[in-house]
Amino acid sequence: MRYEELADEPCSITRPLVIFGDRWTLLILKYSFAGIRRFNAFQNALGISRSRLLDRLDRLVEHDILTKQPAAVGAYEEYRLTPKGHDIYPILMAIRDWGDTYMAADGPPVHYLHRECPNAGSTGEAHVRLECDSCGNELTARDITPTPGPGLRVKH
Amino acid sequence: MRYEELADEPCSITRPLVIFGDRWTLLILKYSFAGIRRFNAFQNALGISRSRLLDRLDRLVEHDILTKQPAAVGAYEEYRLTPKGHDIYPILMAIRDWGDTYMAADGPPVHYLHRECPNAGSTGEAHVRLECDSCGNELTARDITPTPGPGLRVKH
DNA sequence: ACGTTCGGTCTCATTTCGAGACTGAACGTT
DNA sequence: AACGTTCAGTCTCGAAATGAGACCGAACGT
Repeated sequence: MRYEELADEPCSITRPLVIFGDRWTLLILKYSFAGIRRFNAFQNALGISRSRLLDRLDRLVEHDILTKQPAAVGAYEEYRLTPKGHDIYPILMAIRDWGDTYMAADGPPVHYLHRECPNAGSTGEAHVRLECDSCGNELTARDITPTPGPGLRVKH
Repeated sequence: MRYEELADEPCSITRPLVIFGDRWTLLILKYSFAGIRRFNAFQNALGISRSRLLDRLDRLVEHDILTKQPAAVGAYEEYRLTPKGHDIYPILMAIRDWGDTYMAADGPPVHYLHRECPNAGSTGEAHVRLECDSCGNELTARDITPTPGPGLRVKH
């Protein structure tokens, strides 16, 4: 099976992965969140080949995760996150939480601080929490029962 | 740059992605969470080629995300999630939240219900929330300031 | 006129991949 | 014992994806 055929799967884990589940795309987005906007800047930061980078940026633009616009000043293009792209941040933070737990023997390389935390001198850090939207308890995989939803019954 | 060289980056987003950031590994783990344990079962569920599947399973076992053991009954092997692997679940749920929001025009294909939710007839659903561990407020990328941590200062 | 920077294109050797046949071990049935 | 089945795992081969880096034209400053 070709990987792209998975795009039709009725699964909200699979479908996003067809867009950004390859080896480079989430890293490109990581740099987008870090403020990188220009083609050459991505290429220098990542070491990805130019044609590969262009493929990936084009795909992200096509899916409205990034926009491509001429810069306000200067003669170059800018790739910037859309609101849809902005909402990918929790995915990166979930990966980071796992990485800090299991792959950071020397401690976290980067702290992600809550800039204007009202508590205790702004020492709060951002973490992802899986919780129930009704009772608010923290959940793990064992607490969850998958159940068919409306998107599963639709024929295409 | 070869992709695997990124494993040395002092970044807790990059390092996990070198393990499971390719086109198949997170999908394999999705089926692990769904209860799939056997080689042929993964292959049938995913349509991945056998040699590719073996590569990916071997890598997950090598990184202690899955274990490989003979089944209690029957003459076959079982690949099962370790606690370390179990903690990947929030990453999949973060992807799913985004997929349900932006790629599920017909509604979510699957509901992930809180099985024993104390509220209102167990209608609670699992969602990922990015929050401050100090004040508890929900955060977005704009609220966060990345700051160097201990893992960045270590020489290798 | 000239050099620089920019995003983008092109070519080519290497690597990765999908498809599917094949292997050998374990087991059940007759 | 002979046979078929199921199992994970291996092998080969053609196709696709990738990395490296040269190359291009447009825009800009001097």
